[in-house]
Amino acid sequence: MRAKGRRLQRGHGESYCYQELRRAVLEGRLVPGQRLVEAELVRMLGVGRAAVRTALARLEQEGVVERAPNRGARVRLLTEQEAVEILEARAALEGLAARHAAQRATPQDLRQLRSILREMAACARKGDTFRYTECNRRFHEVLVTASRHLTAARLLDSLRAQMVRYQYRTVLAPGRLPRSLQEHRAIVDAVAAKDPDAAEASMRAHLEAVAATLREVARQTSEVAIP
Amino acid sequence: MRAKGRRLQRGHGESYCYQELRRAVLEGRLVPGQRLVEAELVRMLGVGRAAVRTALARLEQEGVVERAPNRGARVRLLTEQEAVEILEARAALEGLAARHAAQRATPQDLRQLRSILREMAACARKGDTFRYTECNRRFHEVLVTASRHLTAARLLDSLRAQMVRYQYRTVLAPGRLPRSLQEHRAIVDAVAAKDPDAAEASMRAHLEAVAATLREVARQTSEVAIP
DNA sequence: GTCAACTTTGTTGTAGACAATCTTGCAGTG
DNA sequence: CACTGCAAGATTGTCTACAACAAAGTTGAC
Repeated sequence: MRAKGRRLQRGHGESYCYQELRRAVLEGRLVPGQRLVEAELVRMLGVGRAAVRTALARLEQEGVVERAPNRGARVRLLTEQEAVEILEARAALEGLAARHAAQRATPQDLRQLRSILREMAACARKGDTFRYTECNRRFHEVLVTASRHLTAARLLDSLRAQMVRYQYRTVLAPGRLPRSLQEHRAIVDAVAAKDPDAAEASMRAHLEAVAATLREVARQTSEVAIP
Repeated sequence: MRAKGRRLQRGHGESYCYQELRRAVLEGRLVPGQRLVEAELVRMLGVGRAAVRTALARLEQEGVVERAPNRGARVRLLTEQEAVEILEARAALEGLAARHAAQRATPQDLRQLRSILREMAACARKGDTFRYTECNRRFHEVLVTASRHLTAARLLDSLRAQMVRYQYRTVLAPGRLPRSLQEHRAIVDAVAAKDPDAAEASMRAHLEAVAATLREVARQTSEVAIP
């Protein structure tokens, strides 16, 4: 995240700034709770303050950052309760997406899903949780794309952007990984069988299992230490 | 929508502008497709251009307005396809809300819902579709509040803000009104019975019926004239 | 030593000006 | 008559400067 040498094209400073900040949050370069001082962002991104300002407003609307009048913006920090709520909302919306995917997925979509599934299985065998998480992200992305449901896609994109902090915690729960893999298999099978009801049901079951795990993990860690 | 006499409090110009514009769209004072010239809004709202600008950015993020670089903003105009998608997303999310409402609704919430239901029945008898629509809006609002699911509430709020144009069209379909009333009754009954599954199912059935009606209405009108 | 009021510093909110870009109307040409 | 190119006006994007505010630090009285 450095100032670029050449000038940006007029009219794109704001969206550049928006995307760059969003990525920075998603990739963990900006952590929840961190202050976002406008002047600093201006230096880092090499854009005007107006662009930074409106980008922050958009990110607030999306739920990625919080702003208080005269006190600036910071990366939003979720409570466990909110994280669970977001997972529930995701379950509802990705259920819808899975239903549509079952009706509209192309053979190529299915090939892609199966390919990711194989990679996930390999990661599960090796215990490579980091790469597994990455595959998981791609899996859901491909499936939502395959649904061709732009509204659901937009909402899910914003929901996932808010979840950075809890993204990695659930897979690490003991015994969760093989189950997760199985749940993903069930989803692909239902989509491949062009069975909308089964697709939605399996997706919801999957994300509700994740929510349940998160609840469990949260309960345990809160007894030991506050992260 | 006139310039206010007294000065606005510092730090609230932007959110004032955001809310005012949002209301204007929801109440139909700004119609889909209409251009939103910054200088004009500045005059109307009595705030600085920066405030207008960031407010427009937020509204774009919410899907209420569209902006193109160097070409300004206009109130977003949905295609029927997008309207149907939004209703599908609403069905998924309000289904979730209904499920939670069945578990968390207080006696007062239920009294409010039943009161609205009675008013709706009266409107249906008299054929007062305008007031029926207003009751319908309140019904869904109360139910979402009763669910105590902030994430779903936020998402639904933004979805409803995008639907202005199609809000009134579905109730006007012949024979739809009595069915709509019955569907709402079923939802309240399920919530009152504290049956989450039934609550979710009846809400989804309701909104999917609305989506189906919209599809039907859209098909018919598109054969006659483009609205 | 403690607390309150004041000052300082860092940061945000707002206004105004200017330049880049788009749009529109018009003239000229094939 | 249709079409292209140009000029004027309108509108947006960006920059700079300054005022208002919050938080932290400092002084002074008790």
